[in-house]
Amino acid sequence: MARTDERFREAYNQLLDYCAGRQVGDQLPAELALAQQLDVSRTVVRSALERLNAEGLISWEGRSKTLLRLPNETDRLAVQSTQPSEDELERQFLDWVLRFDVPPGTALNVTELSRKFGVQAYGLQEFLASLSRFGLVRRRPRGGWELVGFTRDFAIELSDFRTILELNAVSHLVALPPSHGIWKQLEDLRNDHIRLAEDIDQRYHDFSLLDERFHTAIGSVVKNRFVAEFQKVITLVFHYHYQWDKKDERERNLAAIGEHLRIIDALKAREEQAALAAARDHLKTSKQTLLSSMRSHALL
Amino acid sequence: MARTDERFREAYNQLLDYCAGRQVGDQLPAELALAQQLDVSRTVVRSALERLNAEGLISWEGRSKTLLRLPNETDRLAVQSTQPSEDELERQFLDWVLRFDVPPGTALNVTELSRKFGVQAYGLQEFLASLSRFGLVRRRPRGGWELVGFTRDFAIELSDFRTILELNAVSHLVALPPSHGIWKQLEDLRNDHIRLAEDIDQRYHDFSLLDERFHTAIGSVVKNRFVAEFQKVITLVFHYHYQWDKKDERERNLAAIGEHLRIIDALKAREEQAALAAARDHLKTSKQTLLSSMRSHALL
DNA sequence: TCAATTGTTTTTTATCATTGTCGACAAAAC
DNA sequence: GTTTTGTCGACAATGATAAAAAACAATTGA
Repeated sequence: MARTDERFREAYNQLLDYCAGRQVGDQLPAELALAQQLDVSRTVVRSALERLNAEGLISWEGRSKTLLRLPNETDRLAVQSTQPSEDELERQFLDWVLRFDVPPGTALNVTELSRKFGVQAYGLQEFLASLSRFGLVRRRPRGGWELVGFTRDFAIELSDFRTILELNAVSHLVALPPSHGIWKQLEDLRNDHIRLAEDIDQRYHDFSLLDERFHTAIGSVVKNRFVAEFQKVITLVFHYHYQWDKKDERERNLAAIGEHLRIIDALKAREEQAALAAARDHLKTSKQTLLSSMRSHALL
Repeated sequence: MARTDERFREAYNQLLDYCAGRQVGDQLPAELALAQQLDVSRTVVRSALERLNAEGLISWEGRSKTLLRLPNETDRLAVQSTQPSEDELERQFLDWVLRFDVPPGTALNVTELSRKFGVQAYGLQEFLASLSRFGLVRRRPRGGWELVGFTRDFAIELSDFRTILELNAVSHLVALPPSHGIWKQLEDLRNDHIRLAEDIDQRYHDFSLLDERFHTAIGSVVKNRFVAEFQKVITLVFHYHYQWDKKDERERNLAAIGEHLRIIDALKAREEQAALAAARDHLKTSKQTLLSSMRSHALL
């Protein structure tokens, strides 16, 4: 067969709704008007009208489209669920790779993955192609795909790249006027960090989420599509690894809270060099954490 | 139909070459050995052997594969030209967009483009999907692709991103030991710049290429897959725009040579802050040039 | 007997014909 | 003359299908 008639089905159902609000004997609007209203082409509208005519809901001849009877529930067509979005697919895929520690070099089975993630094979191909730009995945010489994955080199380069982006964000941030919303955010983050530090024995797990909020807030001041695209991936990778590396979690998180506070204070004091130094130190720690979490995983 | 039998045809021809080096009556190696030698699966080898058998070149029964006669030119199978590589496609596509000033928002016709670039529609889809990560292209709500293209915002954000990457590269560079190959490259570049400046009236066109060499050399010291991926696109965009903006070309290029020399000298003196400042200035000029070249194009 | 090789089947991928959808133009109706 | 409808060509998403790879079973020869 060919492409799905989902578009037709949805348009048809919407037409039913429209008819339900009219009275028997009423005339329906012109094809073009209906098409614009339903946000589909005239071709689809005409198919739907034909169906309505065949079902005896309307009598359609030339320009006269007379409503013969009101629609009921049984007239509706079933529409299959829509596909997950691109972002949803990305989240699912990275989640799968990181959660199951899929080893580098694994052959990716398009058919199997598309089933797992509930998308068309076609859409998955497209997604893999887009991921290949990040070097996370690559085409095999003789067809098919292969996970390059989180090798040590990948982690190092990702960390370095993250550092480049974040130091740039810090430089931007200190130059922002006091009226900018970021200062309020930083104040809130500062308080949340302090509160978490006080209750670290009970809530040290909560740091992962706070860490994500912190870095996202800093990154948000740079309005750049390229930066934003990368930050999505970087955030996910670091977030997951933070969650899984259970070794010394409490101490590690407490130390990181201190590092965050040092950055925040330097930022609030508008001391660029101090903030950069603090951020550099923190990112260095973060890189080490990522690398050591990979090592411990590799031993399992 | 299904996938092409190009793989089979190439394997078959290679087998002919192999046979040409034997003598009539010789035995051919095992299927697996041949498969490894030809870098294909056993399935393909078996198909090729079957064909050789049918053509009377060998007699094949079980493990005995006896060469009956030497192959001649008419035995060879025709193979259609191979597809352009991913990089080649990228170059062609950006070339097309920039050269013809394809306006932002243009609908991209997969069929037409695949004809134009001599690739399968399938491969083009994949390529467009990968480009979508750079925000250069995006999926239309109801199917199909659309060129987001070189809007003013895109150019600004690309320039900013380039600045981030290049300043980082400069910082890296000054820390490199004297034994690193980059210093020789910089010396050569310096000489080429001076020579071009002396002969600027005759050869001001040559600057575009020199500019590309200069920035590529600086970027090359950062070994990072993410940086490298972006630099490919950035280089192309700036290179093309340099070539086309003919307004004040001679003066602009002469000024840029001066800026380059300032950067090189600061680098060679290992003065990080001076080099960063010089690079910042140059990238600022470069950004303005890109923006103004877009403006003048828009008026055509 | 067992390792190497071949025969067979299963799985997966790349391509193409098919069909749904769109947009445009011409014809008809008001 | 404007609006509306009929018709047609073009393109994109899909499933069917052939090619290729991989896995498995059977066979051969030392």
